[in-house]
Amino acid sequence: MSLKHGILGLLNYGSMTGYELMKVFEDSLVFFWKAQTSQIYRDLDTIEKKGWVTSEMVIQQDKPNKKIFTVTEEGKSEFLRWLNEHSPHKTMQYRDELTMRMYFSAAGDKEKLVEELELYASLNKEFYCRLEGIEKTIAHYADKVENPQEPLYWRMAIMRGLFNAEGNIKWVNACLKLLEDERVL
Amino acid sequence: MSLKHGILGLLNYGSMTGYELMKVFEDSLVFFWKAQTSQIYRDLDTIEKKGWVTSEMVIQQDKPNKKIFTVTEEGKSEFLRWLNEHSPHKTMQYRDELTMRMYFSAAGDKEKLVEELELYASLNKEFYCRLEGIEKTIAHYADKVENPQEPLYWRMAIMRGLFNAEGNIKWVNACLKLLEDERVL
DNA sequence: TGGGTCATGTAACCTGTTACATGATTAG
DNA sequence: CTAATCATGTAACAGGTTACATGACCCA
Repeated sequence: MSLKHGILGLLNYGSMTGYELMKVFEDSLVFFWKAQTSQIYRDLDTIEKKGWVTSEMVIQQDKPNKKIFTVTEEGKSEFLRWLNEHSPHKTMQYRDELTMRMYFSAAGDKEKLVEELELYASLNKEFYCRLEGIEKTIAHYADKVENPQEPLYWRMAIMRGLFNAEGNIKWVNACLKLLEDERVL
Repeated sequence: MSLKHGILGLLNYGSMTGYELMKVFEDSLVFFWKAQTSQIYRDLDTIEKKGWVTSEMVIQQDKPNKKIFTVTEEGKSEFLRWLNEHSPHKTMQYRDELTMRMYFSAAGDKEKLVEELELYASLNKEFYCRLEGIEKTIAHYADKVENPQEPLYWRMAIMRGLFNAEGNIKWVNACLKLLEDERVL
């Protein structure tokens, strides 16, 4: 459940081609949802068959032809159904490969683990800064959407990324300290 | 990439049946990896075909027969390969449905969102307490494993869950405050 | 007599990943 | 000249989910 609903959500802002969706995902949603181009096209196909979107072919001269997708009423109500269905239990049962690797790491190479943790922390710092940058650009988009409350929700989504990154960095520091202490003994 | 490696990791502690693996997942790894029984059996099958494990059928009278799985040398080296391969980039490109829902929630029902956030926070508190409980039982298992460093790594895995839950709760509080402020205006 | 534990799975499905393929225009 | 941008996808695979199926023993 979800790339499809992300697509529906974006098409609510306006009709788009698969290519444009791909870019919006890359520019704005990549922070919490990484979408493959191949999957976008496949899912567009699927949701068109389900009747959630319709498409219109536009023939162009200079550029390749394109296919513009528009949400239908069914699509809108499916989107709202998804949006209002709350399922935090599902969110809780997450999978995290890094935690699993940590769990088993007594058997592994400690040098590599330390390197990995350090890299992970620096990626999180980078991520944190990028998100802060994006937060600042929100105001810029604010007057382009109908609903004036939109930016508030975007900000809360971004905040989740910030809290998360912060937690990851703290965790790495705590781990590095423990690993260091243990090396001294 | 991963339930298979989790299974290999557990079989390193000792040979087990699919049923026992299922219980260990449920008791100890469920905090960072939720495994379906059906998938455990299917993956055991797959990794047996790959030569990472072998199985031995044990006929029992009072109870149903069982199939005990043991890691092979290939399995052990595949496990180590996975353990030492570090890929924090992959860990970064995560997907989070709750963030996506938040992002689009200007279009949704605010009451339901608040309810969901409150439930999410309480689930995280519960989770936090459960993890603390588990952390305390680590000492108990400590002398059952060969490598005395094992518990340190378990503790770090658990810590990740704790930091995470803490971050989630803080995020919910920040969001509830923002939503409250906005309602007052 | 009903529910829990022991113990095994199959089948269909959904979602995401990887690798590949095409081909024109435009800006540096 | 070459790299980026525009614009479309297909095929095969890997990993996880849902729903179902079987059957005996033991304890309250």
